[in-house]
Amino acid sequence: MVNERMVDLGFTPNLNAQRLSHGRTNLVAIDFGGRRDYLADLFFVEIARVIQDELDRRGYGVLLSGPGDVLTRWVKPQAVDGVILVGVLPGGVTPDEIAEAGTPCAVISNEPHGPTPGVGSIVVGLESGARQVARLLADHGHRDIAFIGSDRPDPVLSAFRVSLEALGIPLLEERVAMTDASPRAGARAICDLLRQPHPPTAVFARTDALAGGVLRAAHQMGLQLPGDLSIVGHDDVPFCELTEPPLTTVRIDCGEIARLAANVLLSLLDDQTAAPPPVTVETRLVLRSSVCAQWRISPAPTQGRDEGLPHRDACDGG
Amino acid sequence: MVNERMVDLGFTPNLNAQRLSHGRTNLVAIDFGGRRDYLADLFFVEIARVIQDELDRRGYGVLLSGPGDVLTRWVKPQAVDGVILVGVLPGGVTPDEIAEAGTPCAVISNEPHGPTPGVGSIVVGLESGARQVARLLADHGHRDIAFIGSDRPDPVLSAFRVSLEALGIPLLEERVAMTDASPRAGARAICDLLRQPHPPTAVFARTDALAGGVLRAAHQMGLQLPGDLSIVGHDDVPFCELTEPPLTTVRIDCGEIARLAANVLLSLLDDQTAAPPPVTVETRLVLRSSVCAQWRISPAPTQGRDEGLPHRDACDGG
DNA sequence: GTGAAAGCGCTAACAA
DNA sequence: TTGTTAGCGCTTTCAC
Repeated sequence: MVNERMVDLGFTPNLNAQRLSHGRTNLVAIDFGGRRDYLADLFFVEIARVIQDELDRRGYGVLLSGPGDVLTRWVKPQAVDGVILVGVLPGGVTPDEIAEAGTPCAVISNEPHGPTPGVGSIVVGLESGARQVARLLADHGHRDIAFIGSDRPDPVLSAFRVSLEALGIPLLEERVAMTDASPRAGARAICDLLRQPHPPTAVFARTDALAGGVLRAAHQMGLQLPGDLSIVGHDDVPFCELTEPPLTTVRIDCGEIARLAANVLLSLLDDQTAAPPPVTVETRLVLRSSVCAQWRISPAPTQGRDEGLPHRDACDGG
Repeated sequence: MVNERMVDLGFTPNLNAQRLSHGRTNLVAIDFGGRRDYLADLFFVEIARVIQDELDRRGYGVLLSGPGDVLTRWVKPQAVDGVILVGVLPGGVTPDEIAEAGTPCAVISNEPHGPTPGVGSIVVGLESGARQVARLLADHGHRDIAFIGSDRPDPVLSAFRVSLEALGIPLLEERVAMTDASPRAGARAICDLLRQPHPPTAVFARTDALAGGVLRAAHQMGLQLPGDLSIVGHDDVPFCELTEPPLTTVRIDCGEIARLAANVLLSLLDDQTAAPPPVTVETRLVLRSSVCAQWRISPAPTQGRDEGLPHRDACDGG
């Protein structure tokens, strides 16, 4: 009765007092591990947005945890009720540490965590997409295949290699290039790869940013795409449908991943003792136009296709 | 002495109690106004990241305010010490409302706010870039120029039109297309534009996403770029250097903008009564390869260039 | 229904 | 330096 009046008169309770007395903050920290992945950022927007949406609806606020340590900055001081860890970096906080501190935690990563009480694990099934790429390239007659990546170890590379080998196609060590994650690095890598005596007819780039660089370099060299070189990316960032040709790539369903993460956390928030099993979201191939059939008969290893490539010097440009 | 022992023993003070007693939260809300601008998202990542960096360094946490009302959700309940408003949407909260509620506020928007005590205003000077585009196209001999946008009123469009007219080039009403913000819409718009009896030789797309659609459509129509059509985008999102040809566009320096916003807020946090003058960050042209000289003599209005365009039907594709 | 009182964990002011 | 006490503004409990 009296309370209703107060509300009507525009009274707003002090959240901090509420939190202190009630013992819960209705705040969740989201920790991106201080990564700065160039275009992969697009993931994070999507993930942050969906998580924010989902949690906001249930009355939770979202705190952007900085590059510092979530544990000491937010968890220990009891400033948040839960944490979402996006990716687990070597040397960073582990979900178990957070859960042990009494705060539920959802992790998004490449590998399953738990089941452990208080931690929910969303696994990005990177292998499926990689397998599909292997099959796609094999089905299109490619035998000389390259890979451009930037991390070791990389589950995508492993799955790609294994799948290729299962199809009777070796992924030669000189055809896997490891660089940094920038488009420029991708451009340089493909140039080196094509300069080899026995150049690849198809390349799988670990990220779309890298693939973008490959595309750029290929155009500068005057190659016909995808005729002279088939290209597959990874991540399916929005610009993939705008490249020339539109990029065939592997899609990571960030929306789904974020939704699942938010929801395990929410359930953990209701019941701290629950130990939900890991949930996997598989990546999958998205077909566009940057891959085509390769019917050329492989030349003898000694003579290569090398002299056929125009504008070799474009490689050092950018 | 005793205190030191507590710290050593791993004691962490309860933030909520601290906040209640100390009267400050060391939290800042950042409000993106619930926008979902497709690729323009890239801005937000950059802005969020820089703001987070800058504030974190000074001991402030960053709260992602959701699509709801910052005022009632965070400001009134005294859950944050300050607010950063990114863009001011019609019908949304105004910086003055927030300042009047006793919470300092920094705004990033197209137009100056204040000076008002408690609000800092960072202005994105959209006109400069637009002017530079007008001059660029004029200098390259273009006289038949189109614009593809998605908002009205749009300071970019106004400045572009005025600058063009000052150079003796009218921006005909039938050459400005208003659509939604997707690349697909851009593709459709350019198709319509090129179908006109007297088609443009250059087009200024209000966003890079739109420009991406234009690029796509142009390729599908078999146009030579930039020979047959010069294209300028706006925003300079990272993929601009990966398109074919790389996109000439207008750069918005998000990092600088965010840094300034964070810093006015910080100074306002120290002195609530300050009324700093608005600060403008000008946009500027970034030259790449999607614009070239136009030496073709304008044909008589009645005959047009229409029949010269191959693959007209590509327009409805995607 | 309403009012009074204790306590959430800290800070700040004062006394020892 | 250290101990004590009174709030900060709410929730919860227990009377009335």
